[in-house]
Amino acid sequence: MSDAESTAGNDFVRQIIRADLEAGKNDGRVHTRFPPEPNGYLHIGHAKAICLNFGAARDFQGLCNLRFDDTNPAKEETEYVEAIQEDIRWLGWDWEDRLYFASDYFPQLWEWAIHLVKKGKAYVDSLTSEEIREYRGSLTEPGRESPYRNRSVDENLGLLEQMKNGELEEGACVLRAKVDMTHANVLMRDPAMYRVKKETHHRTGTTWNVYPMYDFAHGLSDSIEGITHSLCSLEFENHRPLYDWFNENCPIPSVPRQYEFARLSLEYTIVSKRKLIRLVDEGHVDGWDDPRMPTIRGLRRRGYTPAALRNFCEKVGVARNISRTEMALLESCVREDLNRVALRVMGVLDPIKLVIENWPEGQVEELDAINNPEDESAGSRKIPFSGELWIERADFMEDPPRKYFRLGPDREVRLRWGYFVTCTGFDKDDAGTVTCIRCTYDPETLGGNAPDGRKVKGTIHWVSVAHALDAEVRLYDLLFTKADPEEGGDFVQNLNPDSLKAITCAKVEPSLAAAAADIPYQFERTGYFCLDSKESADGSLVFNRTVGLRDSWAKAKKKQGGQQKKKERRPPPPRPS
RNA sequence: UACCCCGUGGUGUAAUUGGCAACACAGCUGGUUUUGAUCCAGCUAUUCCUGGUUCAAGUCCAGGCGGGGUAGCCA
Repeated sequence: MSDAESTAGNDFVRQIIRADLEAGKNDGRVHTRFPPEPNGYLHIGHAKAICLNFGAARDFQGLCNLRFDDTNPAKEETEYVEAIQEDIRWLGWDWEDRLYFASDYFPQLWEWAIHLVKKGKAYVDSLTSEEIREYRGSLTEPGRESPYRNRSVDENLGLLEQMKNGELEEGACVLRAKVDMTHANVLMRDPAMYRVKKETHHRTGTTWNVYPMYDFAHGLSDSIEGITHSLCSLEFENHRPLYDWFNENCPIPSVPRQYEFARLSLEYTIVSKRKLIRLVDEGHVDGWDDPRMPTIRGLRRRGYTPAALRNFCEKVGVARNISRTEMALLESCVREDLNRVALRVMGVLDPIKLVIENWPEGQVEELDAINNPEDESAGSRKIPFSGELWIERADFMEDPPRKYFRLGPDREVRLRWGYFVTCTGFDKDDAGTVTCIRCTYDPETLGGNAPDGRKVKGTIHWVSVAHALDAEVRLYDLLFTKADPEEGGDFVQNLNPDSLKAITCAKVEPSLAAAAADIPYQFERTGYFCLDSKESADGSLVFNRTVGLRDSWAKAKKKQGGQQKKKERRPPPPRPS
């Protein structure tokens, strides 16, 4: 991509970084971090954050850390820690040796908590959680100070020690920052810093009975790591004053700054961990890696490539506007990458037999086929051709409409890489369904050109019946029927019942016996596919359609159909009698 | 009803910070093509509204209107 032409790379975050660099801030350092909580799998919204953090660091010769924000042992698991790392690496990013955990900083954080208590900036509150809520006031009314707000430093320290040692029960008390109970920003009304939780932590085990809250831990963790630009989504905007407050009131090694950007929102899907969990738990999808899921693993299994996802993240941009991106952009990104790299093969999804009546009995020819017209180095392969072929049912019409370029009675088309064939007839069953198409071929047209220079309008794909491999092909549609799945209340009600269509009788060319999950294919004229990593076993092929090819014929047909309907609806013109 | 944030083509982002509204996607036309793919060319905007400052406003100011966030011992 030519940087000069692109609007990417000049988002507001990078503009801030550029300005900071010019002003000589942070000794010229740029250091970001991606801070996932290990309580679920990563989705495409995370991909945007990952590409922003790692990408901005890369653009300015900076560094980006991976830090697990594991401050809540009740929700977090090691399984996710592994999966998240795998997904980020697959996406193509590298944190080198800078893998951190907020839990690594528990001792330091505790020290700073004590520091704040000693400075009279924090206190142990013994109000219940309900009382705290009442005392907090409302959005329009100021809060009231807790009766425990002015406990002595020594009393606070003693209580703190008891909290830490597990001598106090969960909910009995909480450590709060002493900020301002009348602050217009509710988050500043003495926010909780530590709560008692007698929970086993995935890394620190039972060492701690108290765990820090996000607001207290996050900015200080950023400081410990020397983060310069702490990027997060817009919902943390109101937290920024608190972020700064903790950093201003603790003896920290460096001063990070928080900047918020709008999280990714995509039409016809949901990008929220909580909601994705529901889809999995309630069995609406196959799991976190269901190819319909907008998770990194789902997209990967579907056949999306890291390059496509990175490109998408670049193209959606980074801003503070709340927006919803069209699926078409994601699809165009994956088509762009797959067009470059996918191996072309032939596969027939809805097979109908084509018999070449003048083909020499029993003869099989090996035809040359180019593997990728976009990449000469991909070479070519041989495909077996014979007198009985499978072709696509949609490539034949008994009574073709105008501008239909494919097969019909007496029509001639090219068989890809093969010969011209002319339809001489067809068979039907009792139900009127076409069961077989009869043709003759022109032996002079091997390779697809006629020596007499005559042209055909259409080229269709095929697979030799005797050599075809059986395959299951899974076609995916949008997971939801509404651009905004929340429309009308519960998103589950807007699930698309037709989001998965499995075709079990597809026929594919024999070279696909060597298919592997990480090789992208283009089934010519139908779409991009990849072998399903989970469902395919030896001798059984299951392909996922990553995305269809653009199809201007389908579009034209649809348009024509619309016009047809309009015409039908129009009342007939009055006849002169 | 308190505080904060955001309004630029159908969609998403730009506009060198006050100087001819650009790029991508989508859509529509047409061309090339042994994939109706790819590729190529062309077309598609009173910058939410009203007023103000200025030679000049998407950009600055004032007032509206609209959308969003915030009252977890979640992150």
